[in-house]
Amino acid sequence: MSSLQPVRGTHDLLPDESRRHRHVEETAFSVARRYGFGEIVTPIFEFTDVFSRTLGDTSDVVTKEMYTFADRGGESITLRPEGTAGVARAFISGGLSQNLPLKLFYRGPMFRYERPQKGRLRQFHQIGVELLGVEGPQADIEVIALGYHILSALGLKDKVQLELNSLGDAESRAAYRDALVAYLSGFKDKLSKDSLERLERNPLRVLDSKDEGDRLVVADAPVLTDYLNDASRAFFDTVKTGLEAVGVPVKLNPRLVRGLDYYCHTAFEFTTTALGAQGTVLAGGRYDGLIGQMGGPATPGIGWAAGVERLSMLLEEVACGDRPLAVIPMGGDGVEALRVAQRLRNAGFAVEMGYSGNMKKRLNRANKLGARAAVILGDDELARQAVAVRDLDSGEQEEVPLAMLEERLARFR
RNA sequence: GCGGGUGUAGCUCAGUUGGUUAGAGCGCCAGUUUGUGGUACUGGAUGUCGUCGGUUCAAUUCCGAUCACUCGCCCCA
Repeated sequence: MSSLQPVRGTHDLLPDESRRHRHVEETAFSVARRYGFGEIVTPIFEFTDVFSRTLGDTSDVVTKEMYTFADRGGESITLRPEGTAGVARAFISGGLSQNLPLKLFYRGPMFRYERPQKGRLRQFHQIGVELLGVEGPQADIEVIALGYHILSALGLKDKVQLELNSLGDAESRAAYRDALVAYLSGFKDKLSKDSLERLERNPLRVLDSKDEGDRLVVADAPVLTDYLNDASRAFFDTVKTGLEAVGVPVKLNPRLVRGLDYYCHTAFEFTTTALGAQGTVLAGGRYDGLIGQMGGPATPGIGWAAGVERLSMLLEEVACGDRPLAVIPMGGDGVEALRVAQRLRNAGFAVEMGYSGNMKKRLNRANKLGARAAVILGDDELARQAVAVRDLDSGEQEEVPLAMLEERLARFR
């Protein structure tokens, strides 16, 4: 490798891959618009506090994965590791509480100092949505349905599975946490080293441990949904029946938890088995306490984020859009070819030029570019105020008067 | 952060039990066809064998370190 390699965990999106990313983002946004979402663009960096105060101090994202630095004014700045905190900050600083409910879509790069793996980069891209200001479970249903709709529009419906759980409200979760800790403490000799640590810092995380021994212990552990109080249970029931009503297949997973501290009630993940260890493709939940905790007016919220790289890897071939026309000048100084190319571009065609070489090379290039037809400007034809138009799929060629160019080429659009 | 695997041409990979000119397929370039592509045939170019260091008469090959990728853990989308 040369020393001109990109920084570890980053890479260039060449046109091919870039097109796939764009397809994911644009499909997502066009579906989101149908649900009433508008796009918000927040800065890529924020004051470090924005993340450290909201994501929770038990999360690795905050404790060891942030790109944090002091800027020239001595402020502690962090490259955003996720999107929700920045949107919440914008909500507060922009006084958006006047406009509730608010539906926001975002996309863009995120940064985490992690060990790179397939589908896990240090600079990666997410799309996400946040629905702010709706207390009822209709919001949860609509937001999850939107996620499912986007995955369907991307052709991934059969490759993913929605897993759903409820973390309940603060009271329910505290009751459950106590019961879980009490239960797990009886098995300290059987738990893995990782899980013993989780038992101290973030006991719910023991539930989704991959360790065999942990799983045996967890199999008989108390179940979160048994500890929901009446209000939390009713909320969860509505979410379930609502998802059924809008046709989103659900698999309940009582061991599904969330990594970041601000979540409550609904937690969900669309997962796939096609990406190895990075199986989560779109995930989120409800975060009623977040905005109040950040110093804004108490405002409920729910949202999700999805990894664009992961979605892109699941996609089949993405068609590359309109096939161009190739304008091929033969002889002369090529000015006439530029004139023709410009006319066709003004008429809405994508036009490629055959820059150099003989006819064979130029046609070859046209072919590689996937051109639909070639417009050949030969001296003979030009003398008759005409060009040769070759259909590159059928091989048929005809002479077309210059005056009728746009009209006769319309069928290649 | 922890443990395993890999690194040879633009791409996918073979190979060298340490020895002089390092290979294939695909791609690329050229020709067969000087105004006609895709197919076919013929020919051609291309490598600091990831990097640095060690052992050796000799290292792409063995050893060490390092960087990157990759698989699992951790974490998470």
